[in-house]
Amino acid sequence: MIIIEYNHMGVDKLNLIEIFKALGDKNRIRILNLLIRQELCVCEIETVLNMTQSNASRHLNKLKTSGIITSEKESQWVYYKVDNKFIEENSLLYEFIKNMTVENTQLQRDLERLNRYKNSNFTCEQLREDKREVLKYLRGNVSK
Amino acid sequence: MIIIEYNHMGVDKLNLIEIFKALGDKNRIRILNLLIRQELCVCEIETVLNMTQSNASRHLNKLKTSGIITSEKESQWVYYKVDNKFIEENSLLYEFIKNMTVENTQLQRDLERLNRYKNSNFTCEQLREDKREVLKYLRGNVSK
DNA sequence: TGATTATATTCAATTATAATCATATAATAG
DNA sequence: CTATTATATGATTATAATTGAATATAATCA
Repeated sequence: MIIIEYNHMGVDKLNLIEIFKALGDKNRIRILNLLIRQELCVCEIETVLNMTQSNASRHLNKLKTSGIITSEKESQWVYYKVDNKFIEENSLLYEFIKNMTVENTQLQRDLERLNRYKNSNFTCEQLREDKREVLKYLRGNVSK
Repeated sequence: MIIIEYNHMGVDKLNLIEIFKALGDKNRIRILNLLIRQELCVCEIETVLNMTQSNASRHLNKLKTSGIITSEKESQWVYYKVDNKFIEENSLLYEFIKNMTVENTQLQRDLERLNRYKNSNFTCEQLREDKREVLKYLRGNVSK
């Protein structure tokens, strides 16, 4: 039997469609916006973007299976970052995304929260111990 | 009453998410691949890509509402082309898309069909009169 | 070992998207 | 005006994507 897959796009040049699909979601763009600046673990992303753990994990997985980011496990934490291969093979797209993030106010607000978090010297352990305190700090209600 | 749209991306820099969503579909990429080379009306796209009229029309509409293409009516035909504003404001993305299309075999096959069609001197009127003949020609079964 | 914790995954509900068929609209031709 | 035709749009169905809550897994800690 011959199966003709008339409508498929072939296998060349990875799965461009999957990449665009992965980029076509607000939450994933917000995550990517952070990862462009620095490697982060799930609990940090979750906190800075104020999203549920399972949602953050799922969106990270989608970005990963489309080849945009990679992950690395360090003891109990999983750190995510933009995949170097993706950057090399899709440099125009990557530059476009980077440029676009600086022109969006929501994404810039997210980066401010990221910077607040990073400057605070809070660690993943502190997130566990008093996440409420960390969130308050990120909102700007508490000085550290 | 104050409505806080906590999760929206703001209105800056058009709707990037919508653009990525529009690009995250095989049929729309195939259409865009053609329009990058030249302005075409719906019946031509429909014929070259061998898709139904309503499907072509819907995908064109999605590309249009996301700001990637524009249309212009000429008598009974509607011609679509890539929006110059889109190209100017998203040049890196546009270059990326163009490059990617030449690396994909399905999309190159589509372009061969487009060229066959254009070289045939078939017109939209002929599509109406004998679409079956035009399709045969595009498949390569008939010489003209 | 047992308890805790970071992350991933499953389930169920909801919502969005895509495709097809039929019909509407607007332009043209006679 | 009527018939035809190019395109758009409804309505429907099928499929896929998104989410929160709960649970599973794997690592760490005591």
